[in-house]
Amino acid sequence: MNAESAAPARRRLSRAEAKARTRSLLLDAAARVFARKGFTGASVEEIAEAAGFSIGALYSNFGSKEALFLELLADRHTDRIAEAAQALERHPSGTGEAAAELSRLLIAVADKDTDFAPLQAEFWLYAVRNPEVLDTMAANQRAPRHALEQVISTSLTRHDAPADVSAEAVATVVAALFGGLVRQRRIDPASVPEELFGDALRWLFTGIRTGAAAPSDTDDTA
Amino acid sequence: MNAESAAPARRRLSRAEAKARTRSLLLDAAARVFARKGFTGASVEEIAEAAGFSIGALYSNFGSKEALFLELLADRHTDRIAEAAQALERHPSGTGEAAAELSRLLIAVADKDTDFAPLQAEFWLYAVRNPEVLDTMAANQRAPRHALEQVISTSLTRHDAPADVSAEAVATVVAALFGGLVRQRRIDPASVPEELFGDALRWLFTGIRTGAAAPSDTDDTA
DNA sequence: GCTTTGACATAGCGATCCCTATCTGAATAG
DNA sequence: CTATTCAGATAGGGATCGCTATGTCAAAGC
Repeated sequence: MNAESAAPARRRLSRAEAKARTRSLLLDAAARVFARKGFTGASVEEIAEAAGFSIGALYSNFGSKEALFLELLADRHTDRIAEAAQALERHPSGTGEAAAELSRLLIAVADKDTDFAPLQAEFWLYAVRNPEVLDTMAANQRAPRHALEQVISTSLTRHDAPADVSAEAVATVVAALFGGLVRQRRIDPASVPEELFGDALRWLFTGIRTGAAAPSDTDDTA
Repeated sequence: MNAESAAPARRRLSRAEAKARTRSLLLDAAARVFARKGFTGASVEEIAEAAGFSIGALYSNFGSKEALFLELLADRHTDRIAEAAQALERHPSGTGEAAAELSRLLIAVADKDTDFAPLQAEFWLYAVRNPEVLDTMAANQRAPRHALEQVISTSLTRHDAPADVSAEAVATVVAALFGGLVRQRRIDPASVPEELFGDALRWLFTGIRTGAAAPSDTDDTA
């Protein structure tokens, strides 16, 4: 039984390990508190207490309240769009099953992960009000958006979509629709039923396949 | 030259008129400051000063900072969706001109009225965190959404859309897409070019017209 | 024209905020 | 075992906050 070489199994935590754990717990707590109270509304005392530590522990790990928030914004941007891309890849059929699964994902995000959308809104507001982090936000979107774009790209070519439809544009539309519907469901759940996102995606992709991008020519593919 | 009978032209303001004017100026200033600093981040002193009055004037017109914010949320909800519906009604052609006009509206809202989206986000966050105003928010959406729904409904029937496609669902999708794209353009303008919203609407409506709603049967249409 | 009213200004109170200076005790080094 | 280091706890300072008590002066009532 190997017990000490590779895995840091159950040993008493070393100094560095304990500090890393504290840091991580503080970040988790900060995500919750920032989501529920907002950046300015959340107090560092509340965050530290929610993590089970003192204010001193927080300032021993982060330079300021703003630095803590920016760290969250920079590398805890677990974009649900990436999960959407994965869900799409699991269902290669393209239209039927995939749309239903994405609908389910949207409902789960809106109803279960209640902290996600508010925290995302806080990030967005902070970025709009502090343009120096706009690039950070755009960079965080890049990876998940690229994954979604890839899935959409293969789907478009497989269905002989018109060549002038860019996968990037479609990915932007899908992501914007996702976020917009999640927010709307929090305000009026009845207006965003379970299948709405899937229906919208089906409408969107059949419309693209039919070729409705260029208003000038009226083609009719083979 | 008529000067005094009907229009309250330039006369010295009566007590009630002056108070109403002060109230209105305070609300305008509050909208700007709340949009730029957030609800908790904005101070009543800053709002009063932005309106050209003192703190006392603010508390003489509103019971508290929260009451001022709630008044904004309740009846200054000038939803841009209503303008979208009007734009759609002006262009009865249904697909071509209307989509382009809506694209222009989206760009104008995102780039020119820079306070609109942040204030809307503040309203949404406040409603999510204070469920007692969720109904107020839903009620504010009702009127503009209904207008959009009407326009969409006539468009659907005129184009012989499948009967199982509800105008309400389409209106929700269009509104969510609008809000999502406005936000995305603030983060990365290049990802939301001028025509994207119009393109998406064309895709959406041609997809609906083609009839892609029924989810149950194995697809692969004709 | 005098009195009353009320819109708005001013000053300040209590609470809370972010942050820092200082201390403590356990993990490391020798 | 002793000395050192440092993660984390504690206490408090300086600033700002929302809000109120009080004052002032012009419009409204007689």
